[in-house]
Amino acid sequence: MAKVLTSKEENYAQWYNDLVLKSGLAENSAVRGCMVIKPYGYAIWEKMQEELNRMFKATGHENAYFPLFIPKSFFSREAEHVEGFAKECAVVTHYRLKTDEENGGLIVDPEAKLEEELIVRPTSETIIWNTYKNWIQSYRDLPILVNQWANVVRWEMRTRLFLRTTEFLWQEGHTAHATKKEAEDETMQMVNVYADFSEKFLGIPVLIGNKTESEKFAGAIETLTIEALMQDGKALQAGTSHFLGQNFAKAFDVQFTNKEGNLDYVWATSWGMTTRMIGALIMAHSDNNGLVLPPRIAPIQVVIVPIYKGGDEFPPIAEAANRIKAQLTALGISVKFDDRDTQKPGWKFAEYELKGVPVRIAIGPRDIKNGNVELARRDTLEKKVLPQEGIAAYIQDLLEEIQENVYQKALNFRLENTHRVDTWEELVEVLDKKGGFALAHWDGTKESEDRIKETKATIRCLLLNSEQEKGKCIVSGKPSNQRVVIAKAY
RNA sequence: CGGGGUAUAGCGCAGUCCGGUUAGCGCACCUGCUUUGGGAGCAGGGGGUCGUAAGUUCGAAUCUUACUACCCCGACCA
Repeated sequence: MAKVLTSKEENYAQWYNDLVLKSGLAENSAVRGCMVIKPYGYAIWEKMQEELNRMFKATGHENAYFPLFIPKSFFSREAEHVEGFAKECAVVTHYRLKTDEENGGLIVDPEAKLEEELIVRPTSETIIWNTYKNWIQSYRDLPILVNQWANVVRWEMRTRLFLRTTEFLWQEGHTAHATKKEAEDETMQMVNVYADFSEKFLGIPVLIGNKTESEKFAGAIETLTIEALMQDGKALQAGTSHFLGQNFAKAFDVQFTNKEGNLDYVWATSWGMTTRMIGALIMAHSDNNGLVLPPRIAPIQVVIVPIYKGGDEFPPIAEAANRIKAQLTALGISVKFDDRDTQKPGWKFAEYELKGVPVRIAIGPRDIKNGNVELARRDTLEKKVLPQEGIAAYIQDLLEEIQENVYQKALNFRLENTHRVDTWEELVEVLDKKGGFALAHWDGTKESEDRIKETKATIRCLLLNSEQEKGKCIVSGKPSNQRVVIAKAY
């Protein structure tokens, strides 16, 4: 078989890029740092949206939509927020083009300069809090539990398909609460929603924890994160949930009258998850044959490939295929019967492996004669010949088994690549040779954190619910009560 | 913004050092026949302002100059 993909072991970055392009998920666009998400990639995003919406609604949230443009003045209201985003903003300065009289072509009409520049949103806290000001007067108006599906733009220096593109798609939740406790609970609830989504739906195990002061969101009091481990040993921040305190309420003067009749500022949270998760999905599970999609996220769960020579062999195969397809569809399983005669079976096998379809059924004359099908599973690449009788129920169970197996495999990988380190030398060795998560004591100071950053690794998070353990900071030797997670990251 | 590199068919590249027929190869595409249980074989075919502009020359993909675009490394980051 012709080699289609770069080997993962040979060059991980190249393998990843190849995989995204050749599996038909996305491609680079003509616009710097942006990507085109192709139908197959978008179908995966839609599955994610569907599941996240279900989870958001189950926790009382509603969807809404706010403008793409943010007046510059809104943006500068929260000091840390500006600081964090100012360097990567796309700015609209004019609203009209005109014909260039001298050289032809189009130029920006200098007459059409905006009074106040508009920022293309890199995140929506400011425009949303400016709006919430009008929505909130009393504790009876609270809480506001709103989520938005949108695109945002961050003018990053360097980009990578799905992991960091100039424009990306995401959801951002923005909630307003009457009490600090309620907002803190919300922050915690949503990071747990993300962890559940990632583990149960995408099959990607995650660590949940707090970001350090220097790594948290610009404008947040506290940032909770889920951190996943990729197959090359690097960490990926997969979702964040921020407790914003009263920072944005104060910046946008959002006060309400509480039950006691006193004026108080509103408490806020925000939380987001992006198309980066498609990158996470790829880097967590795929192999050298292509994507391996957990069944719950797979746009196509089962593909049926017919094998036949002459035209006479096809009808009975099609009849069996359509019967099995109907049985599977009745069980809520998404099936594609690929009856194109423009591609050969071997080509189709390779193609659907590349696309990560969890289960493949092949039906040929041999199977028709014996009442069988050939069943292949993507995660283990095992093939079995099974009777057509009862195949739908068998596949239903198999999909569950694949979902669990894909998750277990990723979990085992993370366990094997999580190392407790007690000295600086051990940390450096783990980061250089093994990769993965290093668990180490840290004294909590910025100085020690900066020293760790010199290794190109960062403190990914301070684990929630981690056991208290006395130890010494690997940098300073000062006492510490808890290990933190250190890793190189995307 | 700093350092390095590239630009030739839809994609990936050779040719450039040392100028000289009609610019070539692989993949992809089209046609025909044979094939079809792991990305088929053979035969034929289509597709190029060689990044842009100027210069040197009898002659430029090749030499010179300027420009433009893109890629990689660093700072930034979901």
